[in-house]
Amino acid sequence: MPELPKAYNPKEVEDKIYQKWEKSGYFNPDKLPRQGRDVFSIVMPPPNVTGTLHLGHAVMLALEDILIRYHRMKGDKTLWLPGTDHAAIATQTKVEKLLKEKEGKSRHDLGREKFLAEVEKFVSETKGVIKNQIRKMGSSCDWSREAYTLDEPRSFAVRTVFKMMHDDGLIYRGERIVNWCPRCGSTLADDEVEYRTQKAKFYTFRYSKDFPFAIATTRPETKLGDTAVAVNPKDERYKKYIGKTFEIDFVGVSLKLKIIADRAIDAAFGTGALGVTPAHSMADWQMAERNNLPVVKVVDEQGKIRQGFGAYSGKTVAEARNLIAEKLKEDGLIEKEEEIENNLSLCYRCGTPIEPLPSLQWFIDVNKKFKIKGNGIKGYKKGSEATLKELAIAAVKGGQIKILPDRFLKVYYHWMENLRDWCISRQIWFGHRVPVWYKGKETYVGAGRPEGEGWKQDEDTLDTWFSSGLWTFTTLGWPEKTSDFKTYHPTSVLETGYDILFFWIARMILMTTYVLGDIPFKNVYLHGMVRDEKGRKMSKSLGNIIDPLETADKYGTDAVRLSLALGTSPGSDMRLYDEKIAGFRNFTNKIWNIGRYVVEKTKDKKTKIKVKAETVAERWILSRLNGVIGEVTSHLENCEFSQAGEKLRAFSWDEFADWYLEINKIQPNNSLLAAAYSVLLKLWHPFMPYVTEELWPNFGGGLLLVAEWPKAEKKLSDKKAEKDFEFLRSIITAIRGMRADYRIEPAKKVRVVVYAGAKKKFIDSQSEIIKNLARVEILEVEKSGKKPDQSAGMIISGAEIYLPLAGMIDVAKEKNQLEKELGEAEKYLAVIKNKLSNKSFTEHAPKEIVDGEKEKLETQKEKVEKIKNQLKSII
RNA sequence: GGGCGGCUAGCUCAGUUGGUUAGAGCGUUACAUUGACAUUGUAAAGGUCACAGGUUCGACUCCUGUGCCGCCCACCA
Repeated sequence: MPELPKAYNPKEVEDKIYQKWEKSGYFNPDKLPRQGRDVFSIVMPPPNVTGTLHLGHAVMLALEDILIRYHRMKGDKTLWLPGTDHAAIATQTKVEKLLKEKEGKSRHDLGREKFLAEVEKFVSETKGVIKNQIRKMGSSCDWSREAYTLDEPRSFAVRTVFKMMHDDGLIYRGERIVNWCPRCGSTLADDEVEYRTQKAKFYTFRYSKDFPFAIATTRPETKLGDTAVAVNPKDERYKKYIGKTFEIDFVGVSLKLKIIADRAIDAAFGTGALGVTPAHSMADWQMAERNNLPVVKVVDEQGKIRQGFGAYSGKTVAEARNLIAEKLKEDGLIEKEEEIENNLSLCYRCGTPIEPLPSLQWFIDVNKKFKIKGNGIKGYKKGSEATLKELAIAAVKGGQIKILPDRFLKVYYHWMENLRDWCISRQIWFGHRVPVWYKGKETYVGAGRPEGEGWKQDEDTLDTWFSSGLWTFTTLGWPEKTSDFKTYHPTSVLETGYDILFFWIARMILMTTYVLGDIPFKNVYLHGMVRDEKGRKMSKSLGNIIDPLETADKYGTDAVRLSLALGTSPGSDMRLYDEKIAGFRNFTNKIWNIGRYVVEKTKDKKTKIKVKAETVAERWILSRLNGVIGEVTSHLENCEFSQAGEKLRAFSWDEFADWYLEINKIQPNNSLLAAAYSVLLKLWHPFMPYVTEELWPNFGGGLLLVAEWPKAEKKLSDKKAEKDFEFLRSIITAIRGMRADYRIEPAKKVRVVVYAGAKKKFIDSQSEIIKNLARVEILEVEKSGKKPDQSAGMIISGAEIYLPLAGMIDVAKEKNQLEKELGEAEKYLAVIKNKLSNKSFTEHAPKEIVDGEKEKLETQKEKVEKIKNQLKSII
């Protein structure tokens, strides 16, 4: 074994180790050396193929890898299935942008086929980059099962599901108001729309001099398409007009306006009258349906005014708005012009303002009943009927899907209950093309192209979330009846950021309950967003982006993983900054150096490892280690990554390194040391796989990756040893503080054996003490009262003792210290006294607490006395 | 408009059914350093637990209200 360098150097080991893992084949559950009965599976949320890995991905990869490695070591059949998402709009937008920059061309210049070839070229490059970045994070996923949302098996599954839903009457085509992005030239789903508060001009005006009252709007240009004016039925001002129709001239365009009553109208807002524009407002469209109003389209797909509106035709929306406002002003029709704040709808991909407009689109009906296809949802039998909404709610309400943190349950229900039909068609080119073909008046829907000549496929593609909604089972081979599907579905955990709860998680539940009549996953773990040290979102414009790979290069992957997994809680945003990662880098180095020490002590020993704990310190560390195994295991079972890591970190540093290792220097038991440390390596492996794997060859055969997860054993738990060691530790601490004044419990006789004499110098470091205490142990003396052997050292029994070191006390400093201590002790004594003199406390509090207080009173009294005595003796 | 989360040391955060004198990491200060580890060690300083009421013998913890910060949903014609 080559000598280990003084500091851990991640750069030199990471690639080498990942290759070793990958070559071993153990990422693939079929090849695991131990084939347990339990199954654990995660299907990786597929990163977009648009670009590079960001911190959100890094969190996802770190947490999932922790779970996966833990379960693999436990012996479960453990599958982590990786993949990538074609991210239709996002990718197309990116390629369009590149095309524009490089060649100054638009997608229309190239045409569908050539453009798609460009996209494919782009994707084949970025996909490789992303896959390597996933590797760099140490992700132990099974690359042999890798999937892509747009590869052939997934595409076939998508078409199959489309046909199923179409046959069940859940998919329909219809004209509806959709969210239209004029830049992308496509529809957007409701939740793909973002809002930004902005200042807008709010005009109060009359359509014409012939119209009896005024209305108000921020969008005068859409008023060209008004077909009605709605008022509240209870509004006295307008009651007399309800039902009448006005034919008027509005800025040169003739309108026919019916006055209708609608309870949705707020009489207090604006003038209490609303110009109804069915074609360009979601609410107005519904009003038009209720009142049978005609629909007049004003804005076209490019965001311009359509033909037939006189001088305004061909103008952009913004131009027309100004022109109309000017014209109204000229005609003296404007009554008021104010600045108000309103929400502007924007495309979440490109930030362009959304135009609501009616368009022929494909929808999924979420309220239509269909025959359930499986028995996986509690309370809903196969063959009985339910709607998509009902099933998706039932899967969570029945407790089959658990969401962590559970406060997101409410959010989920609220969203699901208010879900409207889902518009699944997009007018972009990159994606799954709608599997519908037309020939004359004939229409064909199917998983494959129809036979015969002359069929033309629908131009639209499907919303990217349609295919990602099927992700948990299409990746496992569905619709084929594969053994993977049988073994690993439903998956165990779905781990992702809370920001895509609606986009993705809800859609997966919706689609899976439909297609399989089953749940997609048993547990959902939502992590928070990663923010900068000031809590701001990371963004290019702020320049505060931390690149996970750059950082991993600087501090090591293990440090990055630790900084993302520790000190965080599910669903809460976390802050990340250099110092934090550097802290964890120091910690990986600490683990490394503990290992280095252990290796040095044990490298020449050829003796068999016999783990035998004899001294108090040895029994203590074994018992503690055993306790930590139990705690860490149970935290990992509950996805409490932070707690698991924090406990391990505290144990490793404060107990294992600072105490056990130091004592081992004087009382060596190196086989125990090595055994205990190897357990520590195992426990740490899921969190920091690289450094632990690098050290592992010194402690065990094979790869740590598949080493057996340690089990807590009752027989190793030794509460007495823990208590004794606490005591021993307090003695050492006291000696360190130059005041070996510890009171010994009368029942317990303790011997501190000091071989070496005290050095004549001020002693305040732990290693100094250890050096001076050649051998430290606690012995229990039989009750017979036989005196322990005094020749070996000094007896402490039932009285104060002063070690020789006490002679070195700095009197002034000591006095100061003692006075301070006395003050605090007396203060606390008063607190207890006060508490006990309170009748309500002694009468109402549980007996054990009152008794505890009484006991405390006694010990505190003694403590005060003792400090007083010490003070006296010093003076 | 409806809802959710947060407010604990200078900073980042723990605090598990209400019960010792509220904890950790980082930072700060002092001291130490031929050591497995200067990526270290030992200590110290640092808190009206946002505020106001209430319940209780007892509240960081439970209830009500207020304030500030952040987020989500709906929507403003």
